[in-house]
Parts: sequence; C-alpha cells; structure tokens
Amino acid sequence: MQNDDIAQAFQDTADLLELTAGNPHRARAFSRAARAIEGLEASAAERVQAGTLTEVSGIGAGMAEHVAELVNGGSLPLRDELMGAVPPGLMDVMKVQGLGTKRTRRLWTELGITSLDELERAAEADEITALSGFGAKTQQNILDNLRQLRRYESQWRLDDAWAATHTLLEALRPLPAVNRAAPTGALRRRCETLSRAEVLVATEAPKAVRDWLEDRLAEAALEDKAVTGRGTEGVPFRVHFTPPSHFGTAWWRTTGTEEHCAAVSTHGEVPTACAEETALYDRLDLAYVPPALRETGEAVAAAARHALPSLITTDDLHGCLHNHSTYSDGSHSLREMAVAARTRGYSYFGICDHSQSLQIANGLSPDSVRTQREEVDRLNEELATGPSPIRIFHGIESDILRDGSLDYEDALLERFDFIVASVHSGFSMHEDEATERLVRAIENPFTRILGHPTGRLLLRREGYPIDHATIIEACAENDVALEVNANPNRLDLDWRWIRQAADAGVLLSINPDAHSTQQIANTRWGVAVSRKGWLTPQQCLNAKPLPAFVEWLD
DNA sequence: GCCGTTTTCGGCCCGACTGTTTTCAGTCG
Repeated sequence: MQNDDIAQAFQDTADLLELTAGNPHRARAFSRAARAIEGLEASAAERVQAGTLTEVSGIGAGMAEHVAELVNGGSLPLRDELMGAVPPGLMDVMKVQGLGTKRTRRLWTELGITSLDELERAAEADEITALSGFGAKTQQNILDNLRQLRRYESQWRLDDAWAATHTLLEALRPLPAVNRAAPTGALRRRCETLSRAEVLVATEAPKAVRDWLEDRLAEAALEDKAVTGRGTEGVPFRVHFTPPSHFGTAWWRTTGTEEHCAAVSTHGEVPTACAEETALYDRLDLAYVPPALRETGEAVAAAARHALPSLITTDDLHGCLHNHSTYSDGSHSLREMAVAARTRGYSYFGICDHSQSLQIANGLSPDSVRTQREEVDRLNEELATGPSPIRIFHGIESDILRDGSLDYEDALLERFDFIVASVHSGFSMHEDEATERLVRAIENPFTRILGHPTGRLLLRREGYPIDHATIIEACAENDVALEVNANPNRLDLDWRWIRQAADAGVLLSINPDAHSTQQIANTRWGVAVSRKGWLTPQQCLNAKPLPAFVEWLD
C-alpha cells in the first residue's frame, strides 16, 4: 500500500469525523497525520513494521495503530464505521468548491441532501436559500461549482492516468499472447488532462488478450477492435489490438489527433502495414514527428521541410530551481533536498521557500531568511567538493501581494540570489486586474522568474484570467523567465503559450515546485508538456550549464 | 488524537475572502 493511499484514507477519516460532528481536534489530528504520511520519503507500511513510524511528528501510538490496521488488514475500521454513518453520496457533495464539512452537514441534516443530483435539484428549485446563512449568491455558486465539478470528473490528470497505465502494462506485457504493448492516444501525446487512457497491444491472438482484459478491467465492454473498461482508481481505458506487422501504422493512427493524421495523409497514401512508426514517416518523406507535437497539422509542415526542432528532454536539465524545505511547508530539510537534487544529477539547486505573507505555509520571517542564508553558505562549502558537486542558490518564492509588490523590503529582497514571484491569495480577479498585478511584479527589478502564472489547479480550480500576450511581452522586456510549474496538479504555464513565449525571447524555467525529495521528479511532467510547446534546450533557463546560469543571474 | 522550556492536562497553523448579517461563520490556501 502506497503512502498516498494511506494519506487519503486518513484525510477521509478527518472529513468524516467533521461530517458526523465528532471532535474537531481529533479530525485535525487525522488531517495532520495524512499530510505527514504523504510527505514521508520511506514507505509508511515498512516504517510501521519497523516500529519507527511514531518518530514522525504528528503520528503517535494511536495513528501508528491505524496505519498498521490499514496496511495489514487492507481497511481502516474507524473510517469504515464512520462511512456507514453517512449517506454514500455525501462525500461527493463535499467536493463542490465552497462546501466544507459544516455546510455539507447542514445541507444533509436540514434539507436531506445526500448526493450531487439532489444538491443540483434543490439549488435549481431555490430550496437552499431557505437555510439561514445560505443566500441567493451562495446557492448560485453551489450550482456553478457543481457543474464545474461534473466537467472535471469526466477528466483525468496525466500523472494519474499514467500510473494506472503503468500498472496495466506491467501486467499485460508478460502475457504469452502479447507481442508488444504501449501507451497511445492523448496519454502518449502527454496531454495534461484526458478523458481516457489508451493502450495499443500487438498480438497474434487477440481473443486471449480480450478475455484477459474482460476479467481485469471493471465495466469491461468489447468492441470490434478494442476493449474498454476501468483500471486502477477507476481510470477509463480503451485498449486497441493490432497484428504485430501493422503495429507502427496502428500506433500512428491512434496517437495523433484527426487533424494531425489528415495533415500527414496529404503527403501521400499512408502505408497500412508498417511495423514501426518511423518507417511510415520515412515512406512519406517526412521527418519523424514526436508524439508530443501531434496535436495539430502544424508540425507536419515542418516535418516536410525536415525542420522540426530538437525538443528538450529531462537529460538536458542542469539545474533544479523552485524547491521548498522544512523552513516553510516542505517535508525535507534544505540539506536533504540539495543532496537529493545532486543524486539526480543536477549541478545547481534553487531553494525557494514561501515568503512571510503565506502564514499557513510557515512563510519565512526576515530572521528566518537570514538563518537560511547562513545555512546555504555552510552547505555550499560542504557540497562544493566530491565527484558530483552541487551549488545551492538562495532564492525565495515571494508572494505577489494584492497591489503587485513583493513580500519583503528592498533591502532584504536584494540579498537573495534570485526570486520566483507567485500569486497565492486573492484569486478572484478580472483579467485586467490580474494582468496588471502580474506586470507590476514582473517589472520589479528583483523578480527573475514568474511562478505558476495563472494559479490553476488542474481539475480542481480554474486559474485567474490573464492576458498572456501582455505577460509575455512584459517578461521579454524585463528579462524575467516564465515558470513551467511541473507539479502535475498545475502544469502552469499552459503549454499552448510556451511557443509564443519562447519566440518572444522569454526563457522558460521548468520547475518541480518540490515540497519533498520525491517531488523533484515532478520535472518529468514539466518536460513532457514543454515538448508540446516545442521547447528546445536553448530556450530553457535551467537547461543552462552552471556558468551560463550564473551569468544570467548577474 | 498529538504534543510538551506551563510535561499527563489543555490547547490545538492563521489570515484573507466571501456572503451573510449587522458582528460573524465557513472555506480555502
């Protein structure tokens, strides 16, 4: 059992305790334990066996016992018991933005609402305003956010779809009937969200594979040349079959959008029996188009001129900027984070904890900034030698305040090696308001990178609206890099704007926004979507080798 | 249910924002 699964069970327990009017402090303890487990580097399951789980702050004997029950028995009795005390649809109601445990409880106990459908009906019938504290505006917000949630719930995040696909492929590939199996469709194109995961299987014995999938997938349904169903975590799948001799053609046809495939077809008759995709593009005298670029027909024109760019890869990255530590809301110490970055082959590392305004994330006071500076200096002496030295740059993720200013006095701002400026509060802005706020931050001489430019959380929250062209222009004029936040919840800047930014001469910085050592690996998602934005290593800030990065800072 | 330089009880992350009511509760980050 993974730490994330355990953390989810604990967070559910916390919510259920509040929904059933249990002790709110006990609920908070479960919430705290969930976050602690989520941030663990080692497996919580192993630590509970070793008896070292109670060493983690926030986990006492009781929580360790709950983890043991979950790991050994596969379920959490307290959660199951609480779950039995509330209607099954109530947890869905709480997913609506603006509905927490208290309002959800009142909707349930006072209006008898137990599901999303009932909530929608009650809001449409203007029944919710009958509750004291619920006005017309709240009712309309509930309705709007419920419909937004419905749109989100038919979509899956790339990382979740990827994990479910990995699980399926690991089981599929050893089957004797399977010659080859690979991700295809939107998943292979690395779309940030997708409606289903697709897999292509090369086999001489499709019936055997279909029978296996019918047992393996939930809600399995057979189609002519495919099987659909749901895999782990409910991710919807479509598995296509092809004879091995036609694998390349089938892979090509299932990967690209219709628009891309049509554009390729204009260059000649597409061969039906290519075993490899590369042969297909060769036959049409086109350069091989990486799956990331098969969204539109645009790349095909460049492929015809054999002028496709050499897209960035994770191996091109030398630096890892924008990371958090225990100084603010990270799970690992500055030293652990820097060493983890070194282990992953980076030659420089940027620490960018939260600034003072972000109290919830333990934002750094000016005193903490100075203490952290001293530690950075000490670590830089320690880690500068050895076979793989790494240099730490002292940065900060400064909040962009309501008026567009940064979060410390200039005298302190100028002491950082670099500053990532990001918005963390006051999201409900009109486009001109948000754009002006960001432009002011970009024009601040201490800002070097604009962090997660729209603040979106994929399938959870829309970003604030910005005029991308104006932001890009301001970044170009002020030599400020744009972040491609690589956290799979964000992937912000959206890849659709990357090419325009790069063409305007703006450097893109692919930043993991890591809050733990494991999350340094988020970078892979940032690289994946940057490739969709045609990004080359030359256009990426942290693909610069250390001396060039230092030159850029200076 | 956790924690402890008030150490076995008593408090528990903190401020902005929204929509409501008219001084505040709930949610979010």
